Amino acid sequence: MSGIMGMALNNAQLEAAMTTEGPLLILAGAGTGKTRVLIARIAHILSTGRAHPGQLLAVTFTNKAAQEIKERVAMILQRPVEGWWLGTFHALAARLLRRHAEIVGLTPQFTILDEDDQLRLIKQLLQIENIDDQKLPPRQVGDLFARWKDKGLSPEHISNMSPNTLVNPKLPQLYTMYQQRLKSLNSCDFGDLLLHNLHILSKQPEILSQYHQQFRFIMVDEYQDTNTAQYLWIRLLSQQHQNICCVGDDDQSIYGWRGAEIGNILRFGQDFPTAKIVRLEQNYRSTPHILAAASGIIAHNRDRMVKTLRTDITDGDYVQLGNFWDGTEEARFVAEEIESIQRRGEKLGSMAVLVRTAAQTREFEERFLTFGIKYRVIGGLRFYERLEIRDALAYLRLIHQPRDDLAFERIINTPRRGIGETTIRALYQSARTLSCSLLESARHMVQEQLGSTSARRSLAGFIQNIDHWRGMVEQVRHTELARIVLDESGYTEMWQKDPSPDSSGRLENLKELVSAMESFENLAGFLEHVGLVMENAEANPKDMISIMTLHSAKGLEFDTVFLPGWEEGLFPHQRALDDNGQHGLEEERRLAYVGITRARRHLYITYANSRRLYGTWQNALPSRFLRELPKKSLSPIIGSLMAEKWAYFWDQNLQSTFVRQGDYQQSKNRFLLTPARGNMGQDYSYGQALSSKNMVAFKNGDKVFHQKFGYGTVIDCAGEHLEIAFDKAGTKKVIATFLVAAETVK
DNA sequence: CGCTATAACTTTTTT
DNA sequence: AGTTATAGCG
Repeated sequence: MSGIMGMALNNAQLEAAMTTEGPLLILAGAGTGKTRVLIARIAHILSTGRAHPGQLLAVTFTNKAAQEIKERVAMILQRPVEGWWLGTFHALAARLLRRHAEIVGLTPQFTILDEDDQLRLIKQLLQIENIDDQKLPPRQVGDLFARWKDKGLSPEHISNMSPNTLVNPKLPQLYTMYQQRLKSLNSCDFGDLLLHNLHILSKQPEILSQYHQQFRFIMVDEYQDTNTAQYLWIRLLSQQHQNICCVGDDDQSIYGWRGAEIGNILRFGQDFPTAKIVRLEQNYRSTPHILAAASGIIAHNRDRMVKTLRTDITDGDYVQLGNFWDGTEEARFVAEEIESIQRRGEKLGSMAVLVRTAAQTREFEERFLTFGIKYRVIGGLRFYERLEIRDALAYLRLIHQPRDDLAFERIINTPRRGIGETTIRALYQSARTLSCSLLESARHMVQEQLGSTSARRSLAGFIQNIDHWRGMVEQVRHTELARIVLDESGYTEMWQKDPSPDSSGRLENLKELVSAMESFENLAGFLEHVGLVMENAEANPKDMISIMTLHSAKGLEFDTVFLPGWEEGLFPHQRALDDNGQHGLEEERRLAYVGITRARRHLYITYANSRRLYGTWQNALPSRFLRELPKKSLSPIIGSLMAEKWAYFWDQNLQSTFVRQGDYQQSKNRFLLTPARGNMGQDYSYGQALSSKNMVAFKNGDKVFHQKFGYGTVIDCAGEHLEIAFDKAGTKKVIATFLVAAETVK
């Protein structure tokens, strides 16, 4: 216990950390120190000898979180802690499955397929079944299978399903085929890791009881984002001793689309009737206005366990709103603001731009590049998803696991070996009749002298290489092997000869891949890591601003947070509304809550009037979430170009008068309302004071841009109705609100 | 078999 | 708009 005494926990935190026996639910609001408690609890269990590390099972949401917990526990106990089961559901399930793989018909070397492999497999199945992939998109099929697996449903469960509830009556059959195919490839997809675990634990009582003996204490972080399969897994493992501790916040459940069941956390008390529930409501992260904004938004959700976040912080900035003409201007504002924040001494590393969709990152990247602001995109195109990396991995996979047909198919003609569709089709044909892998069928083809001479010669060379490399697995270090494979296969050479500008980058990445392998003991360990870690592992501690999606920002915090793109259709996202109606909306709202609560001191929320989507311009309305923000915590809006629209949207019955803080100032062709700073509790209202008269000042001869008519020149500007000679649309009278200085448009 | 021109689709979120 | 799948040609 000595270790945790120095941790300065509040009463609720202490109670949570010290409650070790029996089921415990820790309801931890954002920023209430839940990771601290989790770490304290683990340290407490270990230091009091209630268990040794091997008897601990701790599930985290990301691999990074697992790493962090490991380091911090070691820090407190002042010794490294080894041998415990700490990781994501998938990492832990994979570990367990490798031990018992034969029970579900796999070998311990099974491959973990990525999304792309899965999709290719499904496409092949649809082709075999003669199903038009326009009518039944492989993507959709894959999602459906994944959702079934999230629910813990194997093909046997599905075959009883009434076919007319499905998009296509063949889906159960396809699911069966898909699972069979995976087995013959000695492979798993992500969902299988859990699904196979459930099969093993529920069908093999002696194995289950072995784990009951082992895991005396079980902990699950981010419990609000567990799916049914994960829930069942946890329930199986904890049913005997019931020393289960779940930590979560129903208001931060944002993975419903991935099968997460918010009901798991809402139901905890019923699942474990003797459960103790501890609420953490003291927030140590954010200023009062930021908390007020978060609470104001989330209060619009129903079906939640109401928590009230408190803070002892007594001052802080208002939440800053900004409205811009388009996404480009929005990004420029953010970049300028970042520069000014930097000037007052804050580090880039303490700032983040959190977007709804990955596609939004591009605009910020471009802008930051021109401004010379160092940035990092988290979760963008992941390292292991790059073409050259996947190719290289396919070589290693095939060497490690010869039944991996998807790897074979990927590299058999990369680099070009003169093996085309005809040969591959023949290989498939014979693989099916012989019921063997593609590699075996290639061997067969060579031996039996089938197919064209040239194809046969290529195949023979390829097989010989693979065999040769496999023979080296035990002899040379895995990094050395990778170097040899990339060299001897001609893969490196292929990119060296490639004249395209990105080829040098690809060669760099290949080098990086080899050096990334250094930190793993052997090839198997490395491949396991690649299969499981879909995160960007780059932890370079450079001072850069982070750009990432709201989803990947979960669990992080920053001094300054920018939340751009608060427009209807984008946030809340149209797809969420279309697919899931009210539930979708509530999940989007929780996402907004997560975004807001990432901020410690400064929060900017912005939206644009129009945005480019699929190459065409789209007008946007301000997000409904803006209206849900408490006005008392907002400072006057920055850069509004369509203030009347905003006022109308905000509140048609606006009574109170506008209190202005700060002055208008001109800045690079744009008029700004400088943000108000300071005093708490003042009431602000918005609208009237921000009419376009104040915002836009054009004079004759100014170049302007109009969304519909394009570029033009001001020829008369008496009053608000300006006369503009448009370059293409002729001379028209236009209201100033709809114009913007041409220089601000790129 | 491999290259090029055209069509079609994309962008919700990820372990 | 930019990428990526397909058809059709050489």
